[in-house]
Amino acid sequence: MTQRRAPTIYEVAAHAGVSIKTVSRVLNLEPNVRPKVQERVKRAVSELGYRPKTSARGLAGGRSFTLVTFLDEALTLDHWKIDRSNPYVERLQFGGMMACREAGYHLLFELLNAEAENAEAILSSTLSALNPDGVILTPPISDNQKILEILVRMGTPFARLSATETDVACLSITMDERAGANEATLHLIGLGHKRIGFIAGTPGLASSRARQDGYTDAMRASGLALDPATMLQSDYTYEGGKASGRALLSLPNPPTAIFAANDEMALGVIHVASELGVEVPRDLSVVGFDDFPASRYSQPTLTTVRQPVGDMAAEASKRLIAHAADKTSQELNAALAINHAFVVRNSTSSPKAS
Amino acid sequence: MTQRRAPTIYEVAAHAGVSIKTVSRVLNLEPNVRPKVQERVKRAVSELGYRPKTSARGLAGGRSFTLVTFLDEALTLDHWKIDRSNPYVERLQFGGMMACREAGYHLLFELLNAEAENAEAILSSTLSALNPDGVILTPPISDNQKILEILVRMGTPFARLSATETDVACLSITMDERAGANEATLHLIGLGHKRIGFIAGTPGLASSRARQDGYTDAMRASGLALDPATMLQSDYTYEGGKASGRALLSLPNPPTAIFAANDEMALGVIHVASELGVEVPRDLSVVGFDDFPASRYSQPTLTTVRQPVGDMAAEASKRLIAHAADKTSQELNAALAINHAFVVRNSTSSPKAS
DNA sequence: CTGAAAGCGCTTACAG
DNA sequence: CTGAAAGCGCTTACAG
Repeated sequence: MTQRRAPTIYEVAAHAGVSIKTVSRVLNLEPNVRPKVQERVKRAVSELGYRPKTSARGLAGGRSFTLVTFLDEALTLDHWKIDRSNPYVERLQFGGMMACREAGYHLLFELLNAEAENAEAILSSTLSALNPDGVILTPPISDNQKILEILVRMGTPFARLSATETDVACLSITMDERAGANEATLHLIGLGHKRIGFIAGTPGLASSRARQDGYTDAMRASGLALDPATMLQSDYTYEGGKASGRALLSLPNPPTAIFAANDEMALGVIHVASELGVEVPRDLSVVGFDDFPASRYSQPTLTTVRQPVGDMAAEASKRLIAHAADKTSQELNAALAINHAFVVRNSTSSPKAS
Repeated sequence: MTQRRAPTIYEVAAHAGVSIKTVSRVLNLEPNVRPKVQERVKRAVSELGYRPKTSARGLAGGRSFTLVTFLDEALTLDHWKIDRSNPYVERLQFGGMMACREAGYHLLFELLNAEAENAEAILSSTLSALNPDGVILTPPISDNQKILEILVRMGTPFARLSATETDVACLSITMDERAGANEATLHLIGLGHKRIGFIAGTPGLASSRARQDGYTDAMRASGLALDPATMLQSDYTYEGGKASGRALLSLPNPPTAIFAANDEMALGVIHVASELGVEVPRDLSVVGFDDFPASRYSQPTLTTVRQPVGDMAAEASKRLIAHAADKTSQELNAALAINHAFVVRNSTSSPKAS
């Protein structure tokens, strides 16, 4: 069996009776090729099963047809070590991949420790090795000024996902987390709840702050008291949620509803409620945030705010790719908020008449 | 602010006072460079922050430092559409990525419809565009003869994950699913169960067959009857698990334990049991397979067989990379079974004395 | 509308 | 142990 070597542009050109430059034109959808010639080239391409080699295109043209997503190293390794599912990465991967494949692009993932002393050297070395047409920054890297500067200096187009400080003129893609949290809280208030506990996420993370702001917005707007005793600081983990849930339910006058800043903590609250004989949603309503996959398998299933990470990654990819194809486009100077959804499942209901 | 262009091998050579070939030697760990010269080159490399460009290396040397993983298109899109978490892909991604990054490699994901008429054209065109140093095949693609032949013909090294028919001399990486299922069933038998129901996965999938075989092995070896009434065919989905669970629990003489061929179905069984007032594990023991992330958040948490997908991907990557570095190695002629684990959680216990 | 030439930044094969 | 030359397969910039 002979090993079939992949055809080159020279073979296509010979087959079609034109120069390689004309083949290149057809492949890259450049103008100024007669329809008939175009037709001949296309036939040659498909008869030979030709596909331009990515590395040759990259070397000659400076376009690598590659986008790289930077993930926070510590966060990612932590998730991986305890083998907790990280739906964030998964949605990123699929949303980005689907947008990329339509355009013949590829999505690469890199771990980056933005706090390391040599972060700058590592980043620029990665960029010069891969020469990506664009970079997608995930939190908390998307708010790291040092990283942003390096990218600007190297001239690499980038998109920031869920960034909070969007001063620079660049592409920033978010969902309105504050609005989502506001909606979640109003849902509980609408059901008739008045004592609504809140469990915050990891201190310092922008998402936790935004979700807390949304909660307080809704409480204030509805004229409900913000009781510090029912607002607990936690850490976005299942165990943290259990601890905070236990604390909240042990209060002399416990809340009738709890809004946790992410699903993992909300699931912990549901678990601890069941241990304490508190029935959800009859005795306690629970709302989460993220639409974590496990939230569909919990008992009861969890009412939550759906973070459109896949759509965010797809939008980032599309704009980065459009920019690579046409540098004059303004695709990269925008702050977009992708629509989120509020998903009502079975963990919320009106409070017991008492 | 001037845009810093990435340095080339010429600049490093000039800086170190040697030829570019010597720089290349040091970079590729080739022999025959004096220690002093080596030292000088290394210093120049780090002072200039030099990293060879992947596309130039790929074009000149025929090594792309890239591995591509092919995912079944329909399966993946289905999971994505309903936004079910697919821990398989996630573990693949991380296990592979960690192994790749140590070696300066990158992992790409591609969707492939192996049943399409033009599957061959698509595959070979993808391969000639990317020119990967190796390919990782996931099920059911890893058992697709047509695809295997194309890979052999194109001379692309590949690893098959969870393949069942391992006739060809190639790299095949599995876990012993039959042994895992056997272990799960013996666990239930060891607890004292005698009527143990089984819920099979999607018909035709090799994994479902292997898991069923493991179940029947254990039942037979223990002298227990295989009752067709308690062995149901399902489809690996949560809804399928609920339906089968309901059917089994409605039997005149229902089983005291159920082994479902994956976690998603097992979670469905737990859910339906709770609806029917059957308490798990007091009235019914449930075992799953895969160690799906949601299995840690269920009530009760699920006893299951852990499929070491991350380790499998890591092993595949390492061997493919080793082979790319040294074609004479025998890394690619092996059938490996990666160790799995049996994870006992809270969904199993001894049957009620009756 | 089309093509000949040069060059992207490396590695290969060869010479010394 | 080291280097000069050629070439990988494309795109760019230019000429006609």
